[in-house]
Amino acid sequence: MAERPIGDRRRIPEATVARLPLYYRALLETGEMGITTVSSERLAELAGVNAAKVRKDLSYLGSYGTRGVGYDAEYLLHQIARELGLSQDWPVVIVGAGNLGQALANYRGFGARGFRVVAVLDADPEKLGVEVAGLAVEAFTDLARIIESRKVTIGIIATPGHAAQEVADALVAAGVGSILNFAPTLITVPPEVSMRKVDLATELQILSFYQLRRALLDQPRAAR
Amino acid sequence: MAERPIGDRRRIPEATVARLPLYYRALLETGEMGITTVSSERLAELAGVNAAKVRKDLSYLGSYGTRGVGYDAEYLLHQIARELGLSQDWPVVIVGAGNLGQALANYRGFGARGFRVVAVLDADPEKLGVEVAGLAVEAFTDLARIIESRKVTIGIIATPGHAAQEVADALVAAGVGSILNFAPTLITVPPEVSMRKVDLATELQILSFYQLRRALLDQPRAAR
DNA sequence: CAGACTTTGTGAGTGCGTGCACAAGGTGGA
DNA sequence: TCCACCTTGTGCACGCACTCACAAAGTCTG
Ligand SMILES: NC(=O)c1ccc[n+]([C@@H]2O[C@H](COP(=O)([O-])OP(=O)(O)OC[C@H]3O[C@@H](n4cnc5c(N)ncnc54)[C@H](O)[C@@H]3O)[C@@H](O)[C@H]2O)c1
Ligand SMILES: NC(=O)c1ccc[n+]([C@@H]2O[C@H](COP(=O)([O-])OP(=O)(O)OC[C@H]3O[C@@H](n4cnc5c(N)ncnc54)[C@H](O)[C@@H]3O)[C@@H](O)[C@H]2O)c1
Repeated sequence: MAERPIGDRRRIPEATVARLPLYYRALLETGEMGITTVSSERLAELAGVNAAKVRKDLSYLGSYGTRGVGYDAEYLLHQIARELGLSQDWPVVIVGAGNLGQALANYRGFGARGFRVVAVLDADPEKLGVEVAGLAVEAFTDLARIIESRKVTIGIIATPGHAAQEVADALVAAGVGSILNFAPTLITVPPEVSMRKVDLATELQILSFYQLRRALLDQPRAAR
Repeated sequence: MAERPIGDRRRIPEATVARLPLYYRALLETGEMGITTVSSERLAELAGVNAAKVRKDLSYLGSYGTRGVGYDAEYLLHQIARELGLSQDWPVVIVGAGNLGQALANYRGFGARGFRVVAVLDADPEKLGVEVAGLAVEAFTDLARIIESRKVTIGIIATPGHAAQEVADALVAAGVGSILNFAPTLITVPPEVSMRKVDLATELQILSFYQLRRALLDQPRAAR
């Protein structure tokens, strides 16, 4: 049951990485219920996936289960946290103190894992100094200084779309390695920077696609 | 160049459906610049994908391009809109008038396409009547009535996680066919209902995974 | 009108992710 | 100690999606 070192092991598929947070959350919840051992079957149910997938996913982390018994919940939790880097502290900046930026700054779910909002920035002078979630909004022009001095690794873009690329460039130039983009715009970053996007409009349009399909199946004559 | 009817045609892959909104947005932007014809190469650049993928994606909608020329931007826009159901009006309810719910309600990007927030609901009596984005917050207990009378087809869940399943059940029971869930919880819905989730914590954890990997590559001795 | 040129539409090969099914391995009871 | 039972870990087959590469089909020029 030795811990494998992180890094030098067979590559973890992207799809698996995306599911690890689900398992992590599920384990946290069972942990609160005093459960000590969990089977792949149970974990699958909690995470809403297939049991074989759970086992295969976890096997990428190492052999942390016991045949005939299952996985030790706490130990597995620890391993997943270690793999995802949740045992570390990740300082985050939010750029754009509008509707969304403020909501994000106030979001409690952040601190739970190691993510900590250390600054909220805005380019609008009117917003400067406004208090958001216990932080005073700072000037976008101070980005580089703030990122360096507070060792920020993750940047969240919550500005209008037309400013997103500019903000992304500034974040990258300042040394941020990961960007989460909420603006509905394509932004490009160098390959060594991770970028993910959350796109509300796209999500809704995907939903309406399938909604339309169903409507057409029910009454094929309604729309053309 | 006849329009194919929607519905009875070869199935559109899910991955393609997820990209159609990108093309749509890209076309909207070129449209503003007075461009009339667009090549798959150009569209690919705008959407940040591979040109062959663009052509294959668009070919699922029908043969709307002209060899040697490209695609008529306006016509293509129209076809994608039709396919995604954007030519229709989609009434939306937001359940949960907290930080996130209010930010979403205030989001302008909604109306642009056919999505229209017609109600914001909350279970907390304190929130009742509070004005959010020009709408008075209504009681969660009125959900069924509101959904039926306003022909709501899409529900957005912006409540705490512990209420999410209950809200989802209520939405489904009231006849909503599509759900977008922002709560960090697994919710289950019947197969005939579409459900998508936006999970901030997961996104950050995926980012920190890769961030950690890179940090380890740079200085393998730092963490174990 | 012919031929060069451009760009679409798609066949085919490849790789990744999924899920089945089962051997391997561990537990507990007799 | 042996055996019945349980659950993991994984080999394997399948399917979806991505990309390349090219024939088909249209435009433009001389
Ligand atoms: N509000 C939502 O629920 C929601 C949902 C999904 C996506 N979005 C997207 O998120 C982004 C923000 O939305 P919002 O509703 O908060 O908009 P908003 O207009 O309320 O806020 C944008 C903020 O960004 C600031 N800003 C503009 N340019 C900047 C720059 N160069 N550097 C730093 N700050 C700058 C503005 O001063 C403003 O405070 C938009 O791109 C929007 O499309 C919003
Ligand atoms: N704030 C963010 O930026 C953010 C980001 C990502 C995800 N989320 C998630 O979105 C959800 C909402 O976040 P928030 O920050 O707005 O929380 P919040 O506490 O500010 O708002 C939640 C609202 O839901 C209402 N509510 C509770 N139970 C309800 C029920 N059964 N029916 C109707 N309404 C009910 C509450 O009265 C409250 O007004 C949470 O699950 C959170 O994890 C929030």
